[in-house]
Amino acid sequence: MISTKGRYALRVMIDIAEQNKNEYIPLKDIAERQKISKKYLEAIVKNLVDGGLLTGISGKNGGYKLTKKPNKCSIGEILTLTEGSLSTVSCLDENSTPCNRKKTCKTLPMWVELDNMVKKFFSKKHLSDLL
Amino acid sequence: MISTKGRYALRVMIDIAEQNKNEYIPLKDIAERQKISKKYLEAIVKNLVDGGLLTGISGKNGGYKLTKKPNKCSIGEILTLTEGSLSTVSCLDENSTPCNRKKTCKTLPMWVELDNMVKKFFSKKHLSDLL
DNA sequence: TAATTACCTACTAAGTCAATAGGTAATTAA
DNA sequence: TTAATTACCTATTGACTTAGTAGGTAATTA
Repeated sequence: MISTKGRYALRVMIDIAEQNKNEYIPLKDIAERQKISKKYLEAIVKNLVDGGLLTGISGKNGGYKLTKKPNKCSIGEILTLTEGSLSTVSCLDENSTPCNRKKTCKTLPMWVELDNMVKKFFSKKHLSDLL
Repeated sequence: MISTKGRYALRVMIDIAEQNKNEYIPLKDIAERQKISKKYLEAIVKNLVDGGLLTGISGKNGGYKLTKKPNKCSIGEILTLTEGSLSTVSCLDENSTPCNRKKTCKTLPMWVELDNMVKKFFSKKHLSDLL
């Protein structure tokens, strides 16, 4: 299940892309337009900055800007940064402890198949597809 | 993300199917074979009984039995009963409060597409595919 | 009657989610 | 130089979920 964090992240990215200006967009404006707590968005936007999808500058006329064209920015990138992982089961999550049933697990092939399908879905979809 | 509850449910269903007998299989044996706490399995199996995928009888020679042939039992049914829902975003979950952004939401079509893809995946996969 | 099994209700410790609170640092305009 | 504006930082919180555990009762069979 995709959490609000990931869903809000998409809305922020769409909002910035829609302004369609070569200016930095202040988070305050985004929060007001999207009706999302600015404070909460700060934490989300940090992930996107750290992940290199946004750049931010402080001060008057500051704000955030996309680092890529929307057609080069995949939804998978955005969601992976904010959700932490897109794995559908913890067994396939890189951050989790390896499963010792791996070799004999009857369900693993299905999870791999599902995981690949979902990851492919998100890597083929781009920000530009949502505008 | 599919939780242990759903993953354990699949293992229980597979375990019973694998015994391939027309007998009732005691949960004690399943728990031992699968190395899962019997107490925890009780709660999971209850969902499967309530959902009509298993029948249970008490007493000596009691246990649980599948109500359908494994090729008639979809993975989607099993997971829906144990996970509560297979929706990928809360907006599409029947149990959640309806989203008031529905009409203008730029991301909703993508979530619908994903949801349909995942649900189709699980409805086409059957217990027999995992044996 | 004893053993076995399902079935039931309640509880809990740890973790996650969706924020909120209260700042500091950088940049710009007056 | 000062005030305003903006990003950026750390810590905390209440509600909820997850993955169990505890301690029974009811049904069935030998």
